[in-house]
Amino acid sequence: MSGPSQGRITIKEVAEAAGVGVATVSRVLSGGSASAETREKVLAAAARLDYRPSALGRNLRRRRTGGIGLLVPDITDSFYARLTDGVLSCARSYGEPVTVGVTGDDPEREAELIGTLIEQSMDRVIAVPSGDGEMWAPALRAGLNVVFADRRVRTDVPSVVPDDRAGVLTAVEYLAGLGHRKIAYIGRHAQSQRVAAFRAAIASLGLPADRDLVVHARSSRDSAYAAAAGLLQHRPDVTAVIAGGNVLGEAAVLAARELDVRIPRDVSLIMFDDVPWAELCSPPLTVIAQPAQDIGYRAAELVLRHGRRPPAVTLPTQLVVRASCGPKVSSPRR
Amino acid sequence: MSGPSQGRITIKEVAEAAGVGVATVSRVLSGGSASAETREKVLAAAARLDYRPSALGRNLRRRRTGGIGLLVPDITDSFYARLTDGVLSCARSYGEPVTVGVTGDDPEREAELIGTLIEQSMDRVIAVPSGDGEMWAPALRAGLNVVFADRRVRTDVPSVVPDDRAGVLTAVEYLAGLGHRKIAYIGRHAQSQRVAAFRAAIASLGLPADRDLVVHARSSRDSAYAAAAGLLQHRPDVTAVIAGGNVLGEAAVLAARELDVRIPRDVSLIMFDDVPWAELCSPPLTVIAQPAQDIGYRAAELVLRHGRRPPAVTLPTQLVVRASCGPKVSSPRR
DNA sequence: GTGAAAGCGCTAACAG
DNA sequence: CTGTTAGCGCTTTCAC
Repeated sequence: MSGPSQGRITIKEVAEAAGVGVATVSRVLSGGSASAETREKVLAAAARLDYRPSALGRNLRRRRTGGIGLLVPDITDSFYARLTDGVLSCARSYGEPVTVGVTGDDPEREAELIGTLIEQSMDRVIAVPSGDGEMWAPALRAGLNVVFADRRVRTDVPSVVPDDRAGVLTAVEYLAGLGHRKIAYIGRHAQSQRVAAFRAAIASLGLPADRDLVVHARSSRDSAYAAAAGLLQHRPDVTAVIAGGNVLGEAAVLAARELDVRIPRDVSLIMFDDVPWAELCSPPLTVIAQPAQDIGYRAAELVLRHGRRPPAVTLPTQLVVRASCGPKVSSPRR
Repeated sequence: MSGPSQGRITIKEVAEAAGVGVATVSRVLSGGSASAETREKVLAAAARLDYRPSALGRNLRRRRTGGIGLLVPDITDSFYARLTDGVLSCARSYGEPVTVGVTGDDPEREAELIGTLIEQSMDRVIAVPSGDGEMWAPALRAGLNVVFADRRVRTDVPSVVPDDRAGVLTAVEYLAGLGHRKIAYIGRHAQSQRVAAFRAAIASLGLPADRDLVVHARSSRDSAYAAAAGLLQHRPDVTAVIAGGNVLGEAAVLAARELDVRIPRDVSLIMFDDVPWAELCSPPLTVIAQPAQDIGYRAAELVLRHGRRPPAVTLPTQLVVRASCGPKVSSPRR
């Protein structure tokens, strides 16, 4: 016929084909009011032409891009992959596309990604913040709808986090119950709440609290390994360690093997985050399971439902006992 | 001051502030020609106002969304997470946002996601195709720029894949060298090339080729476990198995333990895809390492550089020997 | 070299 | 209930 055979088909062409105005087509397609007859005609025309409304036009008009932005430190880390899966799963049920960015836990890179997001006029974002979240201030002021996941670093941003306090306390209590007193914590630098929770737990049980008992690592496998190896080498007196994440746990197992430190005979190990391989590991790892997927899902719900936004939702963790912890032996290692 | 203090600042306001026309601002900002003096003024104004060009306006005008769409079966699977990381890494250097979707290896869900992508006018996509890729035909016809990753299911789509033939052959030869003859393969249903490669390798070495020696699983942990357990139970004569992916490998180890089948004494195991925990596993797993990250990176390069698009790039795999394979013992298991 | 003007496809007023 | 119209912010002819 006459319409441009080239390019994608637009609302105008549907309107012509249906013999109505473009506004009517728009209305019908977005569930507005229209007579049954008109609705019929429009729907038929749209179907016949295989019309797909362009998100471009709509977004420009509405001055915002639909969809949600997601910023995680490392998509390769099982925890964040599962968190991402939760976000995607929720977003899918709303038909919202998700744009993913990797920050590498680097505030600078994070700021850059935020820039990209606002350039896209993406007004809803879920992020695992890298630092203290100060670079979010401008975006927040600009009305960006953001929800933090996994880490709560600003009280003015709704956050979905695991119950670190309870998780850490459970781990420490379990270890203390086994007779351990010198308990160390290896964590990511960013995870300050968890460290605080650890110190609190240690204190509440009257255990020794050297500063050296918490060691920090950046979120790379190498850094994790270095931290674990350093701890194991320099502190033969610690008999139990808590690894603040699956990458840290993996590093701890590797370092222990390399240094010929036996788990759990020489040192007991509890890892934050349950992963499929924890059971396959030798020995199977006792872990504090975290609901990574749920965290993502809930965060997505929060960011999608603009309505009531509670300041923070905390999801429970769970101790899964396997075989990487044992009673403290009386003689120090080596 | 007259400009609307509300909302984001537009090119028009920059033009006013710089005392030039909007076209000039646009030209300067996209590197077009302009006098040094004008350029100066525009840049100054833009900086002063902290102007960020809206991707919305640009995209509508250009009738295409920048950025790239990425469709993977399961972001939770380490292999696809690493592939995704590769894509993100490459895209970042181009400043292109990446929209990720999870297909669950379900062609229907995949088609749905393709729909979402074209609705967004996203014209570049990387996908790990679920089925035979037939649902891509319309999108392809519509001029969508797509490249396949990990699986080559259509010859009319550029693809970046691991060298399955060589990888499988290496694994089979290694196992055969250890004396194994009844070698089984557990793979995803979709991975037809790998199965073909397996049969070819078996044939070329003159090994038995029962149909039951290749068993399929859907890409879920449960399905993988069922497949592995079934194989181990019903075929006590097989002495070696090749798992077509890390999820399958994990399932095989679990199933073997459950059924009290010892690795490598009772059966040898080679897993496709090297993952951090392969070394931590008991026993450490011998694997065919795949360059997941590279696959993603190269695919992104391909889709970003519209130019010369080779029909397929094949990336090498590598046998990493650890401790999950042993010589065949003369007596059959049990 | 620069500005004015015409839209990209869509939705939201506003009339009819 | 429905059509006409005015842009959303940007790029791109096309004159000057």
